[in-house]
Amino acid sequence: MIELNWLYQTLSKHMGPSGWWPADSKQEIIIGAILVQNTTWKNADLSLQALKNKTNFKPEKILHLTDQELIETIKPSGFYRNKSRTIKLIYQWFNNRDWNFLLQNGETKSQLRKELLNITGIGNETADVYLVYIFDQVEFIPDSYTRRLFKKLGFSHTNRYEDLKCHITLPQEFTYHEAQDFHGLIDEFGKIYLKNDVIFNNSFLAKEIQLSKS
DNA sequence: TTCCCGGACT
DNA sequence: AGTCCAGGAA
Repeated sequence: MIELNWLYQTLSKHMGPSGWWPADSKQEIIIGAILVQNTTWKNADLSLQALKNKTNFKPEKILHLTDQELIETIKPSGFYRNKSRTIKLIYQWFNNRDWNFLLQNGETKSQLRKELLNITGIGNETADVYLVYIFDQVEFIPDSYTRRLFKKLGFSHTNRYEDLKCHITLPQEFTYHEAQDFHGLIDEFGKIYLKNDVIFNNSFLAKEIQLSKS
């Protein structure tokens, strides 16, 4: 079976640091992670830049937008009714925490995750993205690209998000920087090489796997 | 399972 | 016209 350390090193060797999540601020990541739900990054970025121009992601500006204004601004990325509501909710939630991106007074990582999941519009994947890229925690993010890749690598339980998450733990020695980079590398790999079997079978990763078996 | 939703690509 | 895309809720 493929070792996660080997997978990370191999992806890193061939693609270099992923530089994920690309953003100028954590506020931009918070909003971007909502806007990109079930859409392409291209469309999410249209909404993200429009909202940045209008508010620079400042809490007082975002929270004072009317629902109609917010909806009009983020329209290109779709699901604008749901996403505009979630943006308001998550900004209120971070306001209550004083925009402190740390675990507070003895709260555990899993308590924080549950609290995030209680916010309408924040599901498994977005909660884990926040843990890794906002709160600097070490978490595995088995999104659709990750599950497709792991299926090809011979892992089981790859059909559903929580299913794979239960069966995979990142190596103990992983830092949060590596957890961030690992997820970024997998998604960059997925965009390029998981389009179909032929492309994957000709990828550097498929070749490295063959080499490692011989 | 179905609905939420726009844009790019086929 | 049909499909896909860094999902989530009911």
